[in-house]
Amino acid sequence: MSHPLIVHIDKLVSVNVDDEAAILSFFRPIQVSKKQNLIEAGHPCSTLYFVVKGCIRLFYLNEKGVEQTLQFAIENWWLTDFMAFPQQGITEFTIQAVENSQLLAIDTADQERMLDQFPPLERYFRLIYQRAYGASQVKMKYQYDYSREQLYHHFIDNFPQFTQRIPQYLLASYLGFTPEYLSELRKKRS
Amino acid sequence: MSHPLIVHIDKLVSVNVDDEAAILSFFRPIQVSKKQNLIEAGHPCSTLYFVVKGCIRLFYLNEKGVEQTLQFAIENWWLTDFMAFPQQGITEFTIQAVENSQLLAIDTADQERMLDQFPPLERYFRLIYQRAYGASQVKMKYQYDYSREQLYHHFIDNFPQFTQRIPQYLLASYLGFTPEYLSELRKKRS
DNA sequence: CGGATCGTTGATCAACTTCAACGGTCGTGG
DNA sequence: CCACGACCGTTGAAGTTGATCAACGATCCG
Repeated sequence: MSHPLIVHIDKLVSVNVDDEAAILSFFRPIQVSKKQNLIEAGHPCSTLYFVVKGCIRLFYLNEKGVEQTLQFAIENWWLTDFMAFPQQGITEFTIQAVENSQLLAIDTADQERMLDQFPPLERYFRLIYQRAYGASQVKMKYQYDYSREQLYHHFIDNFPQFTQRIPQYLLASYLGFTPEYLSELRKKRS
Repeated sequence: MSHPLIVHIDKLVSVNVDDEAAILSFFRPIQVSKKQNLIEAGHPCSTLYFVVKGCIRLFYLNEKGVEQTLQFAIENWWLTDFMAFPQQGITEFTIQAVENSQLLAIDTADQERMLDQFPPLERYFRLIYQRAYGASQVKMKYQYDYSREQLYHHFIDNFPQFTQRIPQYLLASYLGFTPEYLSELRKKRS
């Protein structure tokens, strides 16, 4: 039984079985509990996370002090501030655990070293980012197109099980509106 | 004097000078004139474009028949429907020239062959997508955070020269509001 | 010169926010 | 095991933002 990360990599590229342990050795396993911060706004961001089990989110505080959630990451997703991470720049985002979670963490320099040592992983990450970028194009489409109300229905229809997993105010924060309005929408539909 | 694509690749990875011509040979040079479509919604998307000179955009028609522009690409940017392109799937997007433009085009299968033949390009595209994904995180942040009016000011302050380059209704379409409202904002500021 | 395309203006209207207040529930310490 | 407090969700009133519609200039290109 391979590690979930290896299983995931194997779906996209083929790596030598002998290399698996060496690849995993670049990562630090991390346990975080609910509400714990991994990366904080205003600090350098030099870590990329892979979610083995659980759920984390990326958000920032807008000028009114309201948390805006931009992304969730669940099992088999990668998350960091991808703008800041490559140069270890200061991030405006905070990454926080939504549930108690098991993660793998890798720092900028270690990722570079790992990629040098295992070139097939360049391809793996190319495919991961390509897919992620494609998904963000689609998400952008919904943001333009749908009213807040439509965004809500689209979300709960497409991710009914995930909707159960997170508190309502986080969903509101992700969809970009107020918990009060979400409350109204729930009443409307039921 | 190298081709603009080679110059761009060289900024991120080092390729053998002897390979440059071979790499370029995977691409078709294309000339498009203003308003010409490259990819159309409802058709398979199997081409990735690199802008040598000019400007193209990606948009879709929403259910009311209004064009929503999601992205512009100018010199040295790559553009396609990144969700559909890898599997040559049907796209919901149209890619159209904003100005008369010179492009390089490459199809899914050719890109795969090229990447097999020149592994450093895996790294190049990994970096390109990583950066593009990072940029889309930042764009998403603005979409959540700013009012339409703030989006407008943010855009013209950051891209004054580009604002001159495109008609007003395209800017409105990109920022996600009506040309009428844009008109009102212009009046307000001046 | 003529027609299409683009930008402007103003009136009306809907979607969503803001603010304030209240009720329920969960978990932690006594 | 109970009680308290913090946190979360709900409700309703009033206020904004930005859309819609219709009509009218301006400009550009053939």
